[in-house]
Amino acid sequence: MSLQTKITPQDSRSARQDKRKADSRQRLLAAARQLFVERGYHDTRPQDISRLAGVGHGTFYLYFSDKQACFQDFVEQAQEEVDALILARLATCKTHEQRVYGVLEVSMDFVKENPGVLKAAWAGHQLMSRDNPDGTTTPSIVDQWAARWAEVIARGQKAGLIWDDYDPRIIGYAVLMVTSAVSTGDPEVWGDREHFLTNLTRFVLRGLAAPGVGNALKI
Amino acid sequence: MSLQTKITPQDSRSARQDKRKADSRQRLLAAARQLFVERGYHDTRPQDISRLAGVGHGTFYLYFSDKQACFQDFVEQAQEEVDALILARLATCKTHEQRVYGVLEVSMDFVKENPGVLKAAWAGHQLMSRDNPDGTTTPSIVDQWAARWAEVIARGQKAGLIWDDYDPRIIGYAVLMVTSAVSTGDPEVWGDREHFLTNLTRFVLRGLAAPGVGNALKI
DNA sequence: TCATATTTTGACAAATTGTCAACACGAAAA
DNA sequence: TTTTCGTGTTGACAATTTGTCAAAATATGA
Repeated sequence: MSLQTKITPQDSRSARQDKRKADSRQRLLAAARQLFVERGYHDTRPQDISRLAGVGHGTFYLYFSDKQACFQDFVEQAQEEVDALILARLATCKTHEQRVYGVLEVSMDFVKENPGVLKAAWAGHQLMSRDNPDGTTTPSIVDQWAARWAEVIARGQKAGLIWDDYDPRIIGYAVLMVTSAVSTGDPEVWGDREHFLTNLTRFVLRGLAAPGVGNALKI
Repeated sequence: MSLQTKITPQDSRSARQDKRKADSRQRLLAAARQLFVERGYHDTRPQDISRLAGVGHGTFYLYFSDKQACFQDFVEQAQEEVDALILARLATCKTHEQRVYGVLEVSMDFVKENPGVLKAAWAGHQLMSRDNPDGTTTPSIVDQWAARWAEVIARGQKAGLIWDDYDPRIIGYAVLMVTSAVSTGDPEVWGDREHFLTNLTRFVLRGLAAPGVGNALKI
């Protein structure tokens, strides 16, 4: 991600090679992403990915232990991309309304810009989840998102803005599910963007808002 | 499903054979279900399914055009099972509260009784969806569920019980997403069943209830 | 230019998936 | 009883997909 202008002679060897190496990986990942989205997991062969990436077939297995690992890396990359966008947006939000609307908006824009990517990533995350060599299962970014919502909710409760009879973990997960509607549904079907986002935001906020608080919705 | 006691000589041939045929299919489907859930889609080979079902390898391909089709049939079967349970339950419900709580409860019981089945079915539905030979894509049962919620919501709006600024289609989908939290999450994690169901029900009802209506929640 | 280290490659091996000619079995006809 | 016929089953085999690795290509520093 950073431009490499001048490098010391000492580093030049590994630096250039690392860049080349990283390049191959990125090209493969980009190709994989395109094909997984276009044709689905099954109709995408490691061969196809390699060819589209412009590298030899064997190179694929230098960067991914197998096809499944490649898919998981694709999912991870897509999720991290959205994650970065969401975090950036959340940093600018003051109210719960802004937070909910912001997350939905960012997700929707991403879906428009990258059709099918989030849908595949979301579905794949569940179907493909795999245990680590050490026996543990990596907590998915989905769980992380749910946990973040849980925190937001817990803070809202302390401030008296959110019903205090909620278990933040559970409701955090519920909010996540609603927001993920944007990712899994077909954007063409939902019609007007503003209409869709407003509806979902209202639903979530009304579900959260403690008595007397909810009337202030200004959407 | 129906007992065959006496059959006319005329029917006897095809009747017995049909039963045998249906048996093979059911055995395969049951085996597939067990293995897909236990090991996941990838680590389940058509061979394994056939062996567990106690039929020859070739028989598998008599009933499923390929492995993917077998998985889709598994998904369909699981969804139809839950669907029947949910419909039966809904028929007994008078209030929205009962409906929401009922659907959640039925789903949760099913998940406890059939660990992993709904999770696999839900994820698979999205990842594996395939176009029909005739070009159309079969509307998934998930869409049907969303549509049912939409109807419920529309009726609630007419009765003045639900916010009338909602688009029923969108909020129907949102409610569906929340209820599907039961299917996708790990039941062990949620802890107390009552606690979990009550939280989700409250969230949904508070999100739906028109002003002045929501205070009557008696959960 | 040479010696060394790193990355790439595609022919090959392994595994999985899918096909089909031969077979098994019950029912009706000869 | 024996033969014929239709249906369902089977596993050896073929096709495809997945994964490996010794050899080759490329880069680096002396």
